[in-house]
Amino acid sequence: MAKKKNAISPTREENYPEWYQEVIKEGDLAENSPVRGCMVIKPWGYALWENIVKKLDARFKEVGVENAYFPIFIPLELMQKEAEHIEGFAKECAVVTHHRLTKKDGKLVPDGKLAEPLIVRPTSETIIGESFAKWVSSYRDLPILLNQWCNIVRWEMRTRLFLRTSEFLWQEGHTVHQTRDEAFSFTETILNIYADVVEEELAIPVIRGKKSPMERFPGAVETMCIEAMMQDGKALQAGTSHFLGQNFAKGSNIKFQSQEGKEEFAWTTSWGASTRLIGGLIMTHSDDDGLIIPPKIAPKQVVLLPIIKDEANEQKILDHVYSIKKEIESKEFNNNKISVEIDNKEQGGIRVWRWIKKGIPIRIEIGIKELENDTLFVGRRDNGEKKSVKRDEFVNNISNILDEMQKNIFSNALKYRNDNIFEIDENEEFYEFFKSEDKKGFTLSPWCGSIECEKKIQEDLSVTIRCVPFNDKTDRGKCICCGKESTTKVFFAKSY
RNA sequence: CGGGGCGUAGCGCAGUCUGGCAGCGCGCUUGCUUUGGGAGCAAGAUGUCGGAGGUUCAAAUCCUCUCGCCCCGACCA
Repeated sequence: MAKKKNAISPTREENYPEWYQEVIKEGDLAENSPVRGCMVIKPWGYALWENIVKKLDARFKEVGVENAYFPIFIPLELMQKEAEHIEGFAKECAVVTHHRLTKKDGKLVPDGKLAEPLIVRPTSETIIGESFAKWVSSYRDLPILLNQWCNIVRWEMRTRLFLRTSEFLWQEGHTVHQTRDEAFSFTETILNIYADVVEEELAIPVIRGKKSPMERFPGAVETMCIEAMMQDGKALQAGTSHFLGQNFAKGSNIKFQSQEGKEEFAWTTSWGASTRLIGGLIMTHSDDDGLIIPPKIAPKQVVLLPIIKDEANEQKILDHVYSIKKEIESKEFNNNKISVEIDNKEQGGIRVWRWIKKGIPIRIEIGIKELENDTLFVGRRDNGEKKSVKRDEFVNNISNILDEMQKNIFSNALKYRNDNIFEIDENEEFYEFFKSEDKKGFTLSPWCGSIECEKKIQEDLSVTIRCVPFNDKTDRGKCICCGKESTTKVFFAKSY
């Protein structure tokens, strides 16, 4: 039987969206559920989320954020307080109207109509704001720095596993401050945490910046974001941090008495990152053989595959494999014990391929040869390298190898991204770039700052301003759309 | 909400036009042989043909109603 060229069909080249679905399926991460637009996250996928949670949560706590929990339901009346905010979400709200099921003609039907409908939270600014209003009365009560890990529901028209599902898992942080500057700088602090975790742990390079008015969170004064480039050149918003000014404080009536005895509205922020990060992880690193997981975020770093050809040696080999597991687990990587799995469920190539598709960083095959020569047959997922190595040398060096893999995966992604960012200053070239089938990536182009130009480009090309980068050098130029003098260059791209 | 398509075994599908035993591939189970990058042979198990009603000796197939899902648009972390 001829060996297939790639484990994943179609390839990225052939059909990127289908490739993405296949990687998730073959990698055993998640699948569609009986509920429209909602996914079942399988253990291998959920373990990725658990690691993301662990990393982010620790970083939030370092800056004084505490976890809390608020209800999944929001009374309609509360929702109405923030006019602009709710308008942004109204179209995607799930609404609960009944509280009971009754059997009628053998069928369960909703019964017990609620006097006031409940909204399933699409985000929790309003209900958390309600509590904040109660909790804040003096400047001594501030700041309040809260976060909750939860699920939310946004009834999207079209869904894709991890990238956009009707229900998804995330964290939402909500903070209240005395001053504008403190709130603004906290918004930045959180954005930097997102950027650090995503780059250092998930190995996804990101661009930090602020959103244009059209892309801003409904009701926010400023939305800061991190944007990543996927392997099809599209942008993925990987995390957002909003400076809400006093808008929500006014809506929810969050007031405090200052040191001078004056009554003032507080300044609030909110910020979130979701299971979408897993989608970004997949689309940044994986190849035509499936998932590639950076070691720092991998559920397990190593899988041991006993090669048993002869039953007479089975126990001997297994004992050896178990002792190697212990040896490797005694080593640390990224401040944690290295995690090792033994897969002895079956033999042969199918087992090897399964782990390739699951993206485990290191595979080690151990058979009688390895036992006798005191070697290991090691396969690396990041570069496809496979070779026989001395056991001691490898085990003692494994942390460094994982570290090198982490860096390698990041630098590959960084190179890909940088190779696909183009500075384009001319309107014609800009249009040609985004209309062309075989060109992909971001452009860095001058923009005059008007919503009209932003809208026109979106209508003409389905291209949006991903962000106004912070490290902008205020290049002079002529707006890519209207030709007027502009002070900034911004990133344009098609996006998820 | 507009335009298109599909519901048949766990998954992917054929069969529907022209009514006549419920099928194929993959997967799964068992056994033997294999085994260092996707194994082979043999024997099995698995169905409310989306649902309801109708026509007929006979319905996956024809008719009526209904439910659900997918794709393309508008909307979006």
